[in-house]
Amino acid sequence: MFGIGEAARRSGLSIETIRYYEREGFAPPPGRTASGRRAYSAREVAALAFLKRCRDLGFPLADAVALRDLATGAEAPCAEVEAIGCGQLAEVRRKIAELQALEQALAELVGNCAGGQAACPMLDRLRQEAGVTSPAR
Amino acid sequence: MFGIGEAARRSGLSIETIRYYEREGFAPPPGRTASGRRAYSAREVAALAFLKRCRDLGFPLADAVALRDLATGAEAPCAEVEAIGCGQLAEVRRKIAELQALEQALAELVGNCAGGQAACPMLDRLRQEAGVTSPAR
DNA sequence: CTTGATCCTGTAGTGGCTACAGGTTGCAGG
DNA sequence: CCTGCAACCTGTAGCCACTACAGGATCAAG
Repeated sequence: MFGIGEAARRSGLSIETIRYYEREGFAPPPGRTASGRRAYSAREVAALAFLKRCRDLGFPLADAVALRDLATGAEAPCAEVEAIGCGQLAEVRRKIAELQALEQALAELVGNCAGGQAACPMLDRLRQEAGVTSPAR
Repeated sequence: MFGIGEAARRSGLSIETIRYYEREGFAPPPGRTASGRRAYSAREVAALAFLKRCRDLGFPLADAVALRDLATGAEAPCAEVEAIGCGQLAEVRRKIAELQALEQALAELVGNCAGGQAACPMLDRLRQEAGVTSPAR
């Protein structure tokens, strides 16, 4: 059995995060010692580490929990797991594309700056592009 | 003068967001009609649209406000503007790199799934990788 | 005069934590 | 046995940037 500090070190989550997961029902409450301290089994620590790994992969907490439940259940319904994984992959790719478009726009904007001139082309562009549109109807 | 709905349509922000900006001090409070409704000048609407444009480029709201203040000020200190822009560009590139690493890891994970088998290679990998580490010290 | 669009304030919720404040417990050294 | 300090406890508030109501007032058109 491990105290919450040890569970944190071993899972990679912070103590606060572990308590938060428990409070919000993302992790089951562990047993307690006589004095009321949380006591985690190796299995429970592994489940916390699993959540951490999923979060690191960018899965929303709810998906991480779903994956954990699939992982700890008797059978491992690969199809469901694959669906969640593919969804996340698609989401990550969507975000990458979005950020790349942003990078383009920003690079162009910053590229106009040739170092501290008085008139600022970047601001001019920003002002322009924020051009107040006539009301779309 | 424009009502808040018109200001929202013209700036691209939602009505709620405009009120939020005002409440939090990111946008100055506009004048009011006799009955207490907000009345925006074209200039104020343009400032809101400028904030929207910056937010769309991923600038944190505080940076968007700083840029707006630089843009509406008498002089346009290009150096500062460039610094904020470059910082944001760097941040966007950092996020892209982070997401690409994630994409790699996820694609590999999902690639192991060959469609609904009983044993799930993806879960196995997740379980493995979440291997509970002995306490780092 | 009625209807429906628009507006008002104020509050609570989102996700996923993080950071206290203010207290208790456990253990090692003296 | 006492002291000190690390580790733990609960509970609350804050972060970012909104979004979504609830419950009411006002305006313009028919």
